[in-house]
Amino acid sequence: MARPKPMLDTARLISAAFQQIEEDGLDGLSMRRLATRLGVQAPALYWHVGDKAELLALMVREIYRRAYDAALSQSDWRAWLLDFGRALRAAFAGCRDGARLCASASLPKNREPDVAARANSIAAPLIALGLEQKEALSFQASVISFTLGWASFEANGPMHDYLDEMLNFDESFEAGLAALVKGFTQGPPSP
Amino acid sequence: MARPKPMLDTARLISAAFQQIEEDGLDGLSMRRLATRLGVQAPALYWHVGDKAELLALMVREIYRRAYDAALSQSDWRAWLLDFGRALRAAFAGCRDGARLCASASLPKNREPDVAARANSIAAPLIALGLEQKEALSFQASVISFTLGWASFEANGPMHDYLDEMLNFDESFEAGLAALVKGFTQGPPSP
DNA sequence: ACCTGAACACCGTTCAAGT
DNA sequence: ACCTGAACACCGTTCAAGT
Repeated sequence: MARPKPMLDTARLISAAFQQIEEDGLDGLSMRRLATRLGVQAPALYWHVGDKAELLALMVREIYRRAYDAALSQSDWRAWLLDFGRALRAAFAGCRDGARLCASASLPKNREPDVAARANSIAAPLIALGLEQKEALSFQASVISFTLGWASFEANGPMHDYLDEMLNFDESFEAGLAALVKGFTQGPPSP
Repeated sequence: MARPKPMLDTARLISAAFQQIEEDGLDGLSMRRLATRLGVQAPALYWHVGDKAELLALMVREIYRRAYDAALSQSDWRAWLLDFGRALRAAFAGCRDGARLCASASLPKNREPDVAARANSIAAPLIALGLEQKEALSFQASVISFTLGWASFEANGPMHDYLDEMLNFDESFEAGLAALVKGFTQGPPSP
């Protein structure tokens, strides 16, 4: 006899959580409300996710994944970094409280592949365009930092009101990102 | 007859909150625990502060104030921005969960002095060194964003473990900040 | 394997009441 | 003016028990 299909899985949790955050903001995302939205009791969630922090971490990963997928420029590493920065900003903006979420939550814990492998996979697109691994990681960290910081900054209500009459956020983001990427100096390629 | 002196004031709340955060982290900072630390009942806090968000906002302001006070370079605007970036990073690092706090909390609400006045006071040190107001605000926003983002990034536990074996955080921060500041282009000075 | 019911130890905030 | 006591409407998480 057909045993009942499970109502939940991790992917469903994540997408419902994004909906919830869209409607009520990050502070309105509670495990209990999420459960209600999914037609289930709160403890049921803990079968699919260790705790709330893990859920948030999975959401963060999803946001970064979108940015990586959207950054496709294949011409040179500076163009890729500009592309990636813009895509990341769009990914933050594409989800309510996205920057706050990413700034406060952790990444998902490692399933611990070895160090070199991780580094290579993170830096892969830049290495393919001619950068050394160390430069690739460093530059990418800078672009992520700048973009995450900018998005947090911009999403801060009072701060926004403070500045938006005398600062064009889009223009200044572009200017800052361009300055950053232009300022990177590439070491001599090792033969 | 001597009426009893008040036990609390806003400054005391703030410094106790910093202590609390130092011991238990940002997630361990609750109004109730803060009250206990101050030898008082929780509702008493609400006489001195509107709500928890306002308290956090005041803490954020304090952190930025420290950075401004520490950035003293008077030689030229690029040197000032480098100085300020380093001081801000130190200010974030000087308080447990400092970056998370600043990324997620708002600034204190405006006591609404007019727009031009605010902009001038924010940008003052840079204007004194020869920048136009618009450039000053834009460059400063970029440096703050980069530094805030970097500090969030760096304070993220799993992310840190992810990268610290192949990335020198201090060096890469310096490199990124230098790239950013070097990359800024100054418009023609209006006569 | 997957979910419910009940419970534990907390939260932020309000509000009448005390002094 | 400044604080207490009691209460309201929530939290995240655990755990035995159901199916």
